[in-house]
Amino acid sequence: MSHRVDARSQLRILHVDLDAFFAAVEVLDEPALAGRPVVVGGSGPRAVVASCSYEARRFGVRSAMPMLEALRRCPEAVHRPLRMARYREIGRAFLDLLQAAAADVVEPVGLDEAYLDLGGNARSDRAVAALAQGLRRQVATELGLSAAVGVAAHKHVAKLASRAVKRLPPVVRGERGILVVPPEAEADFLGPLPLAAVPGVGPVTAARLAGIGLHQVADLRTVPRTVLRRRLGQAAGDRLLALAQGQLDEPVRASRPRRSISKIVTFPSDVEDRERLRGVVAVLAQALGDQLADEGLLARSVSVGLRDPAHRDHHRTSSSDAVGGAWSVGRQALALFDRLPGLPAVRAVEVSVQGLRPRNEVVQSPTLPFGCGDGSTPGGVAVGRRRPPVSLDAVASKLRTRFGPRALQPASTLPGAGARGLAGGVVGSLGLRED
DNA sequence: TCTGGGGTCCTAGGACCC
DNA sequence: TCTGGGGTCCTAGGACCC
Repeated sequence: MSHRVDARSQLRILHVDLDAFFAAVEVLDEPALAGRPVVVGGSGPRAVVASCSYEARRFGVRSAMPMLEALRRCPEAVHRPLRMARYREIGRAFLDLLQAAAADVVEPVGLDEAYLDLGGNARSDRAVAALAQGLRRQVATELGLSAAVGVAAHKHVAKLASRAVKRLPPVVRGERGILVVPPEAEADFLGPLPLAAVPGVGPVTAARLAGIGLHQVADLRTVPRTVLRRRLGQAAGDRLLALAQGQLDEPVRASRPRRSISKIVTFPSDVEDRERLRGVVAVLAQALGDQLADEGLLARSVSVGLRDPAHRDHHRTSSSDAVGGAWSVGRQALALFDRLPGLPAVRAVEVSVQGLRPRNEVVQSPTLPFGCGDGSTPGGVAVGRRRPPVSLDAVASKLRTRFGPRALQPASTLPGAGARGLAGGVVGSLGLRED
């Protein structure tokens, strides 16, 4: 149907996806693991598999599977804990490599995938395929990792193409680590795919669609827009219809600044004691506040969430001019916690901040109430003063830097104040020092 | 086989303003 | 006094992704 008007390829989008990333990094750093089933993840009763090698997958192990189940299916698996700092390091090198390629835009997704839009650099189909092969080779030789690459005219098709490659075990795959789906083949490629395989369609949406007899992408082509909108909401309905009609053209976007930061702890078993929960909120808020301060960020709002045993989340949010350090985040988080409804049992606790801005773009700063500023305006403006007000967060941060992370913390987190030492356990699980 | 931690985006209702 | 429509912000809840 579409006639080429020039030699420039319509195959502008590449999706590059590293294989079994965390597990592959473990093998890279410990070559004796090569060829063995490797599972990476936590070890508590509620831990899940974050990544697993192809050898482990042969036993039916999958990522997001409970770790205990994975080890039951594959008792000889080598279990390694997560080393996020190391994965971030390799992920950074991966991104650097991609950004050095001839792409207009690179959009990272997590640590181990990215979309490339070649834009005006897409010369011909043959040249694009060669570029994709070159990237794959580079990833192998420079990083020691294996990647799958999908190439298409549209983002979602490139993603589905790389996923199709990944379904083949590396042994079978051989050199064919790339799948190119030309525009004229898109409809045939997408049509028979189960809707649950479409990026953006999860279990809930797939079930809603199955409820009206829709199972494959092709089934959507004749469904009225109003039906999809009513079933899925406007955005999701319109997007899926566009996808089915070959008109979905989402842009590859360069990475943007983070919009939120969160800290979550899941308990090994559900917790009923509200004082204990309060202590955990305080510790998480403190860690979050410290991270904001470390990164030179201020947030506009704070949220506290509780997950109940049925995995439903309950949260409360409050907005303000700016919160930055452990003190102000902690105070707001505890006030929010007190507004949350009492739950019979809690599975997980989360504290998060949204609306992030660099600290130096914001003039407001909470001040000590006793005259370190000029005292005239609590939370007064810090510009134009002869002596800048001292913020409680800055004082708290200094004290903890000098005397350790537990030198100053909310009383509610102290043993004997109701938290009964639990805060210490959370401090440990956040990777903070406990001295 | 009962499901981690860290994110993004969407929806819906209410407040408030023009 | 009653009516309208639109825009924006805030909050709570959810779906989805790696």
